[in-house]
Amino acid sequence: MLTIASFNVNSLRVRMPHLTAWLKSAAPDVALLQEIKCLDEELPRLEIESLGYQVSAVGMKARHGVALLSKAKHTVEQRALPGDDTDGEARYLEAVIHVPAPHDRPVRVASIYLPNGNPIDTEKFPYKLRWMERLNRHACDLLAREEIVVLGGDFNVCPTDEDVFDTHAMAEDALCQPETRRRFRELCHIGYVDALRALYPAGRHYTFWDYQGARWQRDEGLRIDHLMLSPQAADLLDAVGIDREPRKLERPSDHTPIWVRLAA
DNA sequence: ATGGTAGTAAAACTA
Repeated sequence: MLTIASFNVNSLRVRMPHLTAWLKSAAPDVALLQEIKCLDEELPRLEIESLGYQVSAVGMKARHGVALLSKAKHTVEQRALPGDDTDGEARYLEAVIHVPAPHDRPVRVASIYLPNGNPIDTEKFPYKLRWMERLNRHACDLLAREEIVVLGGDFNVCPTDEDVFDTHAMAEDALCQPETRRRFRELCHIGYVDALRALYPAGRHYTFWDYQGARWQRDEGLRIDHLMLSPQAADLLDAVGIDREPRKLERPSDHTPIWVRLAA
């Protein structure tokens, strides 16, 4: 069994107590983190390594930033999403996990922080759409390797209306636009499986609740954090879940972790 | 239509 989880921590340094507790209790084999909001050299490396994880990150000052933790050794393969050398935002980190026996087959993972894209009448929205097109192209290229691949992170996409607490309130939001959803579906159509919906085809399964307006208390959230599986990964899909525990703590992230368990 | 909260970082800007 191999557990791979994704967690938008909304500042790694602020969330270290929560991250530490979660790594100890949930103990994922691989953790994909987003919005670490710090430079690489500001990472609390020793603290994470002392919990038994190898850590790699693509950081930035103050904003964005992704990290990748694994109990087994990993090798970083990409520190940026291919397709636009002028894009300097820290949003993509891909690595191969050298999983030991009995699993044995290498597992490729990516930690993704997809652009938010709001407001939609600014340059931010076309940047989001272009980023999604680059992601789909790269994801398509990866399929040719026929590997176990898990693309996980904060996609900033509500795939359907069922993934939104209030469709009216979100009607003009970049996360719910038809153009956004079409590009997300394209990732599915080329062969990636939305792990949560593979095992829970219906129902509300939120991963994010806005800090504003007591959204958590009312359970008014969004499903925007996803784990997308290549066919070889989907073959092994054993369980998936959203761990609401970290969201209940004092001073939480506005997101909570999502995880998949792959059979050996 | 507005403002509601949190993080970064020092006044807005992002989410």
